[in-house]
Amino acid sequence: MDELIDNVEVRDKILLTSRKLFMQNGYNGTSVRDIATASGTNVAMVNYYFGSKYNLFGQVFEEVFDFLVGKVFYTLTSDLPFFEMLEAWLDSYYDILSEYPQMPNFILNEANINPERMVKIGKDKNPLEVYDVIKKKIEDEIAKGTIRETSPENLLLSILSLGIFPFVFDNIATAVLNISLENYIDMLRKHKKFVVEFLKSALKP
Amino acid sequence: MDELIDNVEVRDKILLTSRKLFMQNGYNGTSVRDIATASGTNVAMVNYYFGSKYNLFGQVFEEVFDFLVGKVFYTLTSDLPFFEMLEAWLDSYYDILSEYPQMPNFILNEANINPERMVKIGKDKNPLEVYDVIKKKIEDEIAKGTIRETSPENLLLSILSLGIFPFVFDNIATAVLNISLENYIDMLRKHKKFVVEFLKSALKP
DNA sequence: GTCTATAGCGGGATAGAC
DNA sequence: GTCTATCCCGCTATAGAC
Repeated sequence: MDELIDNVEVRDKILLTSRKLFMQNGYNGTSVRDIATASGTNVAMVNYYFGSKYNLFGQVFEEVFDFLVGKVFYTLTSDLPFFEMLEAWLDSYYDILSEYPQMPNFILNEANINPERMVKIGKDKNPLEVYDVIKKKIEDEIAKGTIRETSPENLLLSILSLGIFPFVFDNIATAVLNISLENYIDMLRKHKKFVVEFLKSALKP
Repeated sequence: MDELIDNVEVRDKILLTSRKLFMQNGYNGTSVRDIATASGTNVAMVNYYFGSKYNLFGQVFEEVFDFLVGKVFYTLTSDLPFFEMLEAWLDSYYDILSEYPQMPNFILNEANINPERMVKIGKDKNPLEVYDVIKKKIEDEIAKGTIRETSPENLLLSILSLGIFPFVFDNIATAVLNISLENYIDMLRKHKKFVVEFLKSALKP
């Protein structure tokens, strides 16, 4: 997702820089001036290419959202056996989020401040499709007897909780435990394995 | 946590109103003018009582944080058997967060934008104490054989994930599922029971 | 396409009258 | 303690020269 920031088109420079800043400081915490300075351009360029700050943000947000959902969808539609698929799923969170730890917080928070945008994405992109694929996978496993009888909705929400929350929690965890982000991300490597085992023993028929 | 907003002292009016607005729109998304108008006072009053917007926010944030941590700590130090304690713990999240669904997002996001404040709270309040109490509880249960051998750290993070994430996720879930917040909160009542059972079967020795 | 200059508004904070 | 008026700064957006 990151490319070198030198010698790329101005438009791309602005896009990359603003993504970084928006993820760090949110929409309201990032000014067009910040973006212009950090990208080595100027405010006029930002508006020339993107029309407005709001527009630019929308583009950044959708890209980030699609990236996250797309990666997970790719894993889900693989033909791996259930628990391997589950591990690959959690792996993909780990891969993305250890590189961009602020991504979930960014998405979650902007969904909070601007729910309309979220609703709009929900209608345009129809992540329900993803939802249905997962639900079906879980129902199939129950039918096959691989995992015990459970509500697919609740299980799905639990998997998302276990997979994503540790990354949303990074700032508080590092502050409370007084460790570096790097150490925390390392911790999460082990935690991921724990979660897989945890799910396995909870789902044993 | 909410009192009637009429006939209370001006100071309290401002405090209550700003808490609501800060939780809704974050620090940068809330102006002192917004707070003044919504509380039926004026900007001069806000600065008279709190010195600055930054100060006011600090007070609001600490109150909210203490409220959340305090409730959970109260449950933890009760003498309930482990799984009942666990259920009470999750109950208290449900109680608080169904009334203030934006609270976790508020805390998480401000921890993201202003990590220094989080570090400061970490040093002042020492939530490590809470952490140690929980850790000890878990270790005791393992020693007693009530639950199987597990890493307390990983288990704790999993409990937090399962308990808090569903609330952080509310905006996205309601948008994707196209349901109201009320319906979603209702869903979470059932989900909470699911989580308790889930934990029980995952932790069976 | 690029940049400088500036319009025009809304922000936080305060002076000073009451 | 309270309120109005105002300062001054930073914001988004654009006009207009090149």
